[in-house]
Amino acid sequence: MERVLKSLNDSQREAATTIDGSLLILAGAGSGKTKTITSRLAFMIENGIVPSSILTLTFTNKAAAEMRQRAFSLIQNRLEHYPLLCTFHKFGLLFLKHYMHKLNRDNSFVIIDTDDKKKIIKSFESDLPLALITSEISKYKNNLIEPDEAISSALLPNYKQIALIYKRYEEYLKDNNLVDFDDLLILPYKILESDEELTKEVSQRYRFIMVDEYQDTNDIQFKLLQKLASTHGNICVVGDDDQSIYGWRGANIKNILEFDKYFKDTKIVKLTKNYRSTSNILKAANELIAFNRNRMDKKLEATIDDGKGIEVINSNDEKEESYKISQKIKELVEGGANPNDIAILYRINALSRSIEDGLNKAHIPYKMVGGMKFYERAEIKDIISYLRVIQNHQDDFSLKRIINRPKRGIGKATVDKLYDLAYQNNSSVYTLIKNHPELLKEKLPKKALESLGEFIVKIESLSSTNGLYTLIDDLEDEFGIKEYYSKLPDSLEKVANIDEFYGLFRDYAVENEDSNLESFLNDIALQSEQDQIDDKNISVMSIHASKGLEFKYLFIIGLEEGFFPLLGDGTDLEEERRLGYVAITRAKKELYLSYADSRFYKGKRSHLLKSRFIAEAGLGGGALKLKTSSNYKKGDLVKHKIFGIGRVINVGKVKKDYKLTINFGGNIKDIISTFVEKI
DNA sequence: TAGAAGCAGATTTTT
DNA sequence: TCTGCTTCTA
Repeated sequence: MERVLKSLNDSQREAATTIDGSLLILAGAGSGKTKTITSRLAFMIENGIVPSSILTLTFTNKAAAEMRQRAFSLIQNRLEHYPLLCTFHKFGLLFLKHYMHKLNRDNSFVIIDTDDKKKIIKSFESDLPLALITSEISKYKNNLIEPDEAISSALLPNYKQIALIYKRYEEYLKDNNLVDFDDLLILPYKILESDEELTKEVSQRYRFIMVDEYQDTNDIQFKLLQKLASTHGNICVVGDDDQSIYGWRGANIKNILEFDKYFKDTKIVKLTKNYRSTSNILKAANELIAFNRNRMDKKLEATIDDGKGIEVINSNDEKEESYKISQKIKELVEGGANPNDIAILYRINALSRSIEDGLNKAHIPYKMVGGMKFYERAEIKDIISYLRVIQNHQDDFSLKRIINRPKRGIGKATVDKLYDLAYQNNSSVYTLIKNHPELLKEKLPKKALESLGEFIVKIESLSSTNGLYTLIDDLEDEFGIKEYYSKLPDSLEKVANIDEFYGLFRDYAVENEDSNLESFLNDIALQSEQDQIDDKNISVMSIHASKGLEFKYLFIIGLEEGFFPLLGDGTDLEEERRLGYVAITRAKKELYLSYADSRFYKGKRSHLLKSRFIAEAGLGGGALKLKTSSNYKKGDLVKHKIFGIGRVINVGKVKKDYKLTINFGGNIKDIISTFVEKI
């Protein structure tokens, strides 16, 4: 037992050994979070808890894999059953495979990605902006508002239209037996919500629940957790409210700020010792984040000494910026730094171009993390679409993508007519061509019809192939996808991608001998980008993509008002600041903050001001002054945006502001005075 | 039907 | 500036 816990500090140990009831582990950046939860998992198992009764949920496959590896290396005994450790979405998938019938749907559904979702909605041809429609639909879905309800409650004509599209979209998914990412969480919740017995059963199956990155959970995830924990309340969540950076995607920071309100008698353990960064870096991070009001009171403590000071780099424009940074990187590498320990971060992807130019000019090799994902590439999606159609002939959506790719003489006009006819005959497109070609005879060009017939014959023959392994070769033989791409621009890269995919497919077929095409398709749908194995180069990525990573030498670029913080309607300045905090706390040894006086963006050059975050982090003058609000005294009634109305029970000082201890109906919180209103 | 030219629109994105 | 989509023409 001691072996599992021996390298933990006191609070980590407390967190790892508190097993029953609800536990909130507030794990600051670099505070040994993963170590703590993996130790906790190992501790539970060593203590005789049946592993399969433990459910650990993460957000990424990568985190799940890392945790699994680390937890199991701590456990010496061979296990008979394993704990379930997976992403929220994978859990939803597993659940739906078992219980989809409760919604009168077949469990052979296929998962579509965001891109597919947009394409489907786009095909409904609304003149409203696509981004608005998709985000509103997502909101409806996540708030569990049914299409009919949305339609009847929509007041503005535009919203009525969106609600109607929402209805069509949901019908489309059902008809084609598709589920989107949201559904993987929403449908399980709906099933549990309507079936108390099942909820009990499932809750009893997972008697111990752990959730990683809890600050990023959304409302549905929270509700799902409530259901899962409903019979025992053994739920341990780990997170850091200061690192909540996915609010724009529906993550609700209240989930963590108010965890103790929903789960009774919560024990809170704070991990505040930082083992990652120099104290100079931590100081900047702490000072910056202290400007936020909606946060739990805590402060990271350094365990490493000062280190080098933080360097602020100013340039005239992005060209100079990328030049200066490239030179700095050269110096670092010449001084012995490993390029793998160096990273450049930015707030928006558009800034990557100038920095890439600079690195290329300086002949510094780099790797882009994020960017275009492997499975999102056109050539890969084409192959996936073929596989989907082979798997599910009713999938009109995937069929549309490949019906004329490689080109087989079926133009847009033909496709439109074909889909119309299918709609009129209440049939899927595939079935229509296969079983009722007579209905098409007079409507479609002869050549197209012939071509469609051949297409169907080929798909039919592939559908009857036994065994996964040979399928991919047969597919290439029949349709020549690789060959087609080898004649298009950028063929080298595309063919390489196709080869990689074929390789992945064959590996899967070998490793999962009794598996089938359906499970292959679902597995890859939930796969995020493979981390490139590339240890030699420096990294370039968005701040979002950097979460959970650390680098000895870190450059944050584009620190200008409007770029970072990104300003516009809907900006959440506190979330921007948390992004700044996440970015800074990625750095271990040396941190460079860069801003330019002007930048070329969206077709024009604009003059820019230095980001307020530089000053707020205590680096150079010009900090925006906090408004020192009216004085507070004990007993004042105040109102807080999140916590509501409360009474001041103590007044303390933090720097230039007052720290108020406020009682919000029994819930006692420390709040900075500027962020509450006197009433 | 397929390629060429013209035109709007452009945050972050674990699944 | 660059990309991805629509419109135009052979």
